[in-house]
Amino acid sequence: MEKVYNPQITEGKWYRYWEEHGLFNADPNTGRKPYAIVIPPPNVTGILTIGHVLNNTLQDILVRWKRMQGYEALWMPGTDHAGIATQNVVEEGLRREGETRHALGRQRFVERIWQWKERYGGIIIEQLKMLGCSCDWRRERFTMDEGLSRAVREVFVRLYEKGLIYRGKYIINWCPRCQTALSDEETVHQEEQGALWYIRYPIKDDKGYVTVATTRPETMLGDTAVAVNPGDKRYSRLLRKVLLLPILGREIPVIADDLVDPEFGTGAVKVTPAHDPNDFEIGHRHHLPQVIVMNEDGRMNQNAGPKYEGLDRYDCRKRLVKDLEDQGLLERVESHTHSVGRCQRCKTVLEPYLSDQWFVKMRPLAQPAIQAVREGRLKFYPDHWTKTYLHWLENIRDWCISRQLWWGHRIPIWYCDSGHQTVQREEPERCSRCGSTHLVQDEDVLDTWFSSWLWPFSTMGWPEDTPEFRVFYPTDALITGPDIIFLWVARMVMAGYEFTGKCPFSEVYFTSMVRDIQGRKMSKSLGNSPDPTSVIEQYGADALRYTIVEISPQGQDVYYSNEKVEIGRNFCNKIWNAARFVITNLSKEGDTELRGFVCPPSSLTSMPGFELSDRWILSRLCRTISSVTDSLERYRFNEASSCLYNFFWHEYCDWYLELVKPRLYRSGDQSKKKTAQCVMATVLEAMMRLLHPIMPFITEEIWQRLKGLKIQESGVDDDKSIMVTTWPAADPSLIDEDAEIAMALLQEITVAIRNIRAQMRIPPSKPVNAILSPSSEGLLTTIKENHSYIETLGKVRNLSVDLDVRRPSHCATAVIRGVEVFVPLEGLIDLDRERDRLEREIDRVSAQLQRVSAKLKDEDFLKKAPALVVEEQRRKAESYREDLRKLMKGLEALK
RNA sequence: GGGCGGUUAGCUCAGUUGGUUAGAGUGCUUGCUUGACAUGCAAGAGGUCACUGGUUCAAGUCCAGUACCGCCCA
Repeated sequence: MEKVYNPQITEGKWYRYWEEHGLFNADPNTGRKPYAIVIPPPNVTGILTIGHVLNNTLQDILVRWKRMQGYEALWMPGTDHAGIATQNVVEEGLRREGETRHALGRQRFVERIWQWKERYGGIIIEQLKMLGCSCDWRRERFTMDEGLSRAVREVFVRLYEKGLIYRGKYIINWCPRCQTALSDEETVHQEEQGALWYIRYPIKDDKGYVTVATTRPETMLGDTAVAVNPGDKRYSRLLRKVLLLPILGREIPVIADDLVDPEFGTGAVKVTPAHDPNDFEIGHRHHLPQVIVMNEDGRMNQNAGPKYEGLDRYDCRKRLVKDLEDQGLLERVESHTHSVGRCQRCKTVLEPYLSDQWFVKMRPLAQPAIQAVREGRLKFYPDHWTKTYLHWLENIRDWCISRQLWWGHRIPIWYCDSGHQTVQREEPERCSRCGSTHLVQDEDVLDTWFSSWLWPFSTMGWPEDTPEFRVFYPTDALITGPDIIFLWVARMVMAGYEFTGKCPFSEVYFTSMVRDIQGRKMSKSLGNSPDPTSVIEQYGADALRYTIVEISPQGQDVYYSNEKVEIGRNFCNKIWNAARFVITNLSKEGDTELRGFVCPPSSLTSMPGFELSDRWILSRLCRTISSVTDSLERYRFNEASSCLYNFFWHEYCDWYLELVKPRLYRSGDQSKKKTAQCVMATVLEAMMRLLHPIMPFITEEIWQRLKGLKIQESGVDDDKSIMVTTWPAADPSLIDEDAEIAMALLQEITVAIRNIRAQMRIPPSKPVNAILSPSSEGLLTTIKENHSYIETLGKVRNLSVDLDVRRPSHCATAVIRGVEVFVPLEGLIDLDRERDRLEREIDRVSAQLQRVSAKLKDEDFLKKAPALVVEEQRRKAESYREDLRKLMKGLEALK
């Protein structure tokens, strides 16, 4: 085995092996209990980000863990057609060729996108494989697949027939660059520095004017009224007066509406029903005309007047403001911060825009989704997302599902010459109303999320009643980011209940948001998104997986940097070297008859020479198994990873493997040596299985090397791969409190001696002697039986132990749980240094004693605290006093 | 404006129902070619648990308020 772990020669090899042996495949016919996760389908245009790494590592951990627990585990993979994003990418390609999609035509453009998808759409899938994801790739789905498209049409028609889909002219978020409508959830609002323009509207047949304030002056060209609050006395005399719209000279009324905030601006607001959602409402109430002054590309149209027609909205703004100024109608301009909506995709400032769109009535769908969470059928981890989820559903608004794009599911509605609508699952031949054969399909496509909200069941074959759907649906867990709780999660729950009558999953784990080391979101424009594939090449997938899990606390953001992956790389190397130590030690025997080092843990206890350190490490292993299993059940992934890390590094490697060495190298007793070898191999093998979900590659590599050493456990385990072994079970009979207490004592004494060595500057090459004086028979026995542990790890040549030994002259002193530790230092001792050390120690213990004594002097404490707690404090005070007395004696002896 | 989260060692974070000496990783200092590992080993220094008040015998932990940071919604 190499001295340094090399992930590059390990990872690809085992991934191919797993795939070739079909180990990722899930079969609905095995009769085993199913466990299913559907992947949040990455955009087909996407490349792997560190956020994907976190998200997919967690899913892989769950699936590999459940698979080892004996479940028929399915991880359903696939990609999303990502309407706008994909169309943008291909359009950009066309632009570079000097082409446009319009010149190409719809059909050929869509063909181009499909070609692009075939060529580049699989990148992220290959990257997920590099990461080690154990998806059942035979089942890979795409939201535009035939099957999923059928599900989309089925759902559209059902909703339409139920009266939940309607078409209408409403104000929607319009992106002038993408030239499509967007849902509320696809817009990003942020506070931005803008301006407030105060514009004078002259009163007809009167001298004065009314001043209104606006953040978008160009929309005034579409004004059809000015509104004031009905209670606003300043304006009561103006009601029912007529104003003259500047520039255009249109006559518009002054109206009263409660929606107007008298505090904002001048208390009088311009009303533009075709370009503002609030104004749209006011316009409806007062039957105002709706004047659209802009085209779909953000340029002004003929309604804006000849002077501005054809100008871009912002050029128009500049010209208009200047014209108003020239006419003395611009009162003033204030700087003003306000919330600006931008396109989630291209960041263009959105225009609230009046247009014909398709909507889904969401209120009826929301009820079951609310109930599911309220009644505990659906749980969120961390729990605090429940409130956000419920608040959104309780105030849900209708969903604008039409998009003016070419890439996506075409709306399954056809119009005849008479304007009748035919809604069908398959393309109709004639109009359902008048029988006309001249039919034209609606030009729009559906919102991409209209296919992804069906993902948990459309991927299983729904609306067909397939074995996959029957066995694996509803799925178990969903792992996703909290940023798509509305866009995706809540909608999937609604769709699940509406179309299958079931909640599509029972638990949702929301991952941490990944930020850079300065706390900024990862973004393309900032250029702060690391490329995970180069990290994998540098450090290995296991290192990256371990690191991202370890640094992601539940419910909080995670601050990622490539350097942090050293945590995982170092851990891999530690695992590798521990295994190297164990394996090279066992294979020295070379003889097949000595095989069978890896045993069922309970069978080890009766082996010859089974001793304290063995009892201890098996006890600690059992606790680790319980704790890790428990953490995974509660989705506390980082808790599981650090528990494994601590046990493996700081108990197994730091103490156990060190304690085993004398038995391996110096014991004349072959049977004792064999026992030690069995325990260290058994613990290592169990650890590989526990670590496997997090670090699949290195654990497979080591496990394959160990498997030949293994005693078969009644054919339970498959020998093919660690993937199909069983998840370790904690055997409670191996929990050994006494061994843990005894080991803790021996460890503390060892540390005390090492401390003295370091403080006294005694080089490791120089052995020392030590004398221990325990305060009880029990402690005496423990130390006597295991004195070699202290000798080995503390580099002590001669250790003598006895009750009430006489303090040697010239020695350093420590007190551990009542055990006095003397290290004679002959002429070596630096008295000043030792005095310093003792004085610091005395200060520390006195401070503790003082705190405890203060409590014990407190009448209230003695009266009100539980007897157990009081007793505990008394005991503590006693032992501090005792320690202090001994330390003082040590100090005296130096004077 | 409403809601949610955060503030613990230089940095990044644990700290479960209030009760041992508030932990870890990393960084820092010191010493080590220790018969697996310098991607390592050993030892050490480093904390007014954001602030104010309250409940309690007892508060990092519970309650209220303040400040700052972040996210979501309107």
